[in-house]
This record gives sequence, structure tokens and C-alpha cells, in this order.
Amino acid sequence: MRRRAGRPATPILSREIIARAALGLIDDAGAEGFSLAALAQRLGVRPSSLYNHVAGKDDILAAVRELVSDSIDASMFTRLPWDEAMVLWAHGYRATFAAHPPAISLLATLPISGALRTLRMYEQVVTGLERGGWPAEMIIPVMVSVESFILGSALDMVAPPDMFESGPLSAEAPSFAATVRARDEAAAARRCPPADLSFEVGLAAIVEGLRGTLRSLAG
Amino acid sequence: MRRRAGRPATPILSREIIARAALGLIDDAGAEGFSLAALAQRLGVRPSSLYNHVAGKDDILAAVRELVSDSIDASMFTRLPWDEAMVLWAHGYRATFAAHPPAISLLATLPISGALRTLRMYEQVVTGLERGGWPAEMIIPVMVSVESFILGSALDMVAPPDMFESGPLSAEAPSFAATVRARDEAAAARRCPPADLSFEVGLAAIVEGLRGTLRSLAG
DNA sequence: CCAAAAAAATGAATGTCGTTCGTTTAGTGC
DNA sequence: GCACTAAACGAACGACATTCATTTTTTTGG
Repeated sequence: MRRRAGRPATPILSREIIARAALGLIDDAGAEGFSLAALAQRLGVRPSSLYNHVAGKDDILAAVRELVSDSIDASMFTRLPWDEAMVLWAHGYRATFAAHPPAISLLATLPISGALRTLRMYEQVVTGLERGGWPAEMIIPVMVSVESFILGSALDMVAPPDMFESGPLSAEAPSFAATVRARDEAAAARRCPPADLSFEVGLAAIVEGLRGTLRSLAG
Repeated sequence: MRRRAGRPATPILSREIIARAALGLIDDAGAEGFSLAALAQRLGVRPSSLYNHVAGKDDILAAVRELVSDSIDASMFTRLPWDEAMVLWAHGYRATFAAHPPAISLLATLPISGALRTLRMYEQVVTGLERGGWPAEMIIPVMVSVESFILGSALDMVAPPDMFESGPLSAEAPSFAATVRARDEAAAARRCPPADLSFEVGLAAIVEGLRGTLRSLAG
């Protein structure tokens, strides 16, 4: 059942095929289950074959990052006021990563790819902020700070929920313990993960704060 | 010059000694230069000796995370209004990570340690927010959202500055290219890294936004 | 005080992983 | 039709994290 050596009649691999299989493997097997051996097996191929299409493991992760990033929609910046667009963009951005939890920790530390589609996303955001009246030198900081918050929130999403659960908690940090409980109850009442509360609170605050910043620049 | 087998007369290793050496190695050799072999060599020891004090590589990184986290000061929450304290805390938090750039990407994806000192830091922050009048169920979301922003900003700090520098930039994304230039000029005029602008803009916005949130809760 | 246990080092061995290279086969261009 | 390239295989390598038996020293219990 094994393929003989030599070029196959119909091509089996490509950079994109590899990236899609890699993302699927990460989703299925987690960050630690991701290896070139496992990826090759999933593709019905030997590990060394991958090197005809990608430069190595890091390059595969970069391709995955492109794949994920490219599904983020930023078109709302062409239609809506900058602050409303930003809220929608942030939600979609975070949801895109939330769809692949084990990939978040692998991709978060990767430099954002210079892929053309990513570039176009940034162009849309920047154009929307320009239309909103932001001065040129503040536009990248505004966008990057929101993006940093989204990234940090994505990492928070995959943090284990069991931190500080036992032992010295109530004795050493009673207020912390009580507010964690209050937070968990609020999340349960809303039927949403606790991390969503942090994201909503922070996103509303940063956008409202940016509105104030822009107002004080104009006035 | 090599040590014979057997327990040494004076102890050579401990969990903390290992953690300090690991942080030094990461600072010197970067994230990719960090290996148990290199760490053992730096400690004048064989790799297998480390396992008498730590559980493995992940545990060493957890110890490093504790080491770094424990140097973050949160005492300002006991003295100052919550919003002023938050700005100071965020600056110190980020600066602590900024002192060890290659460690950021290694530690950012690690679950925050349940070490006692870290727990005490959270207790101080929570107490400060309580004093400020925040309702219990919002305190953790407020703290976590700011922490997520800090973490994301720390990751942004270590992103390579050369993204999108060449080729299709000006043609495909003219506004983006122009605003990046404007940002770089503003950073140069201030004699600070571009990432600092994003952090300052975002931090001011999120704290101002949170002030508004609290006001609207009270009123 | 001495024997037994525990602690802490070494050194050898293992299995996985990323990567390289030579070989083989199938399409492609002159 | 023949050289060339593309794309697969398979063998091999080096690095790495980890485990285990062994050795030596310190601590501890009777």
C-alpha cells in the first residue's frame, strides 16, 4: 500500500494543503501532538516530502498563521464608523482564533505574516481610522493596541481555568477568592465562559477610551 | 576537573538556582538557545542532575515564570486611587517582561503560576479595585482585561520591526505604509521604540474607558 | 554510634524529532 | 527524444528531553 519512490502522477502536496492539514492536526492532537511525522502521516506521505514545498516546521506554522489570519474580516471598516467597526473587527478576530484553541499558543508568538491578505486587512483598518478623523501618527498605535488586547485575550481564553483553586487561596487571598467566585457566577448566569466577560469589559473600555482620546484631540 | 558520581559535599543545585540560571541562559542565548544541555553546562552539571530538583523542561519554565512574575510590584494599589495605581502597575508589569525580551515568547503562553507571591499580587490589585468602588463580579474581568492588554503588548514588543517593509507595500496598501512612516517618525521624535506608543495609547484608553464604565455603574 | 534510608550527583541508554541527502520516478521544455 | 526539473521515497544524522542504574554523601532512627 506504500507509494514507490519517485514523482507521483498527480501532485499530492502543496503549501496550502500542508497548512490545512497542519491546522487540522493541531485541532485534533493539540499543540504537543503537532510533529512533522504526524503531519506527514495525516497526509499519507513521508516527512522528508514536506521539504519540497515548505522550508521546515517554522514555515509550516507561518503558513497556518496565514491561513487563520486570512479568514478575519475587516470589511466593516469600509461601511461603519471607526468605533463600531472596531468592536465588530475585534469580535471576529478573537472568534477566529477561538475556533482553534490549541493553535493559539503556537501562533501567538509568531511574527504576523506579511502575506498579501493580511496586508489588505491592515489597509482596511487604517483607512477606516483615517475616515474617522484620527491623525496619521496615531493610527498604527490605535490599531496595534487593540490588536494586542485581542491577542492577549485570546491567550487568556486558553489558560487553564483551575488556577489557584486549592489550599491557601481563601486564607491568603480572601478578596481574590471572593471576586473570582462572583465572576464565575456572573459568567454562569450569562451562560458564557468567564474569559468572555474580561474581553467584553476590556473591549468596551478601550474603544470608549479611544473615543475620548479622539474627542480631546479634535476639541 | 569533572566531578565524580555521588552526592556532592555542598549542594550545587536547587529549584531557584536552576530558575535563575535558566533566565540568564535565555537572556544570553535566546529562546532557541535554551536547552537542558546548555543549562546544565552553565551550572557545571550533567543534564540528568536537574531532574533531582525539577520535573523537566516545562517545570523549569514555570519556575522562570515565577521568578519574573514575583518581581512585579503591585503595592501602589494600597496607596493610590485604583486608576492611578493601574497605570503604574501596568508600566511595571510590562517593564518586567521587557527586561528579558527573549523570555517573553517562552513565558507568554505558559499558564500563570499559582505561586504564593503571584497570588498576593492579585490580592493587592483586587483589594485596590474594591476600595475604588467596583462591584465584585466585575473586578476579575477588569484586572484580567488589563493584564491581557499588557501581555499582548509585551508580545508586540518582541515582534520583528521589519514586517511589510518591501515590495508590494506602497502599491497594495498606501495608507498603511504612510501611517507606519508617520508612527515611526513620531517614535523617533520621542526617542522611544514604536511599541511604546501603542502601549501608551492603549493603556490610557483602557483606563479612561474603565473610569467611564465605573461612573456609569454608580450614576 | 552505627546501620539504613534518602538525597544528589554521574553516565549510559532510549526514543522522538527536525532536517539533510542521495535515489528514484514522472512530467516539462528544447 | 533527451536533458532538466519537480516531487516523491528511504536512510542517516545530530540534537534533544527523559529515564534508569550506579555511586557517593548526608541524614536519620534505634
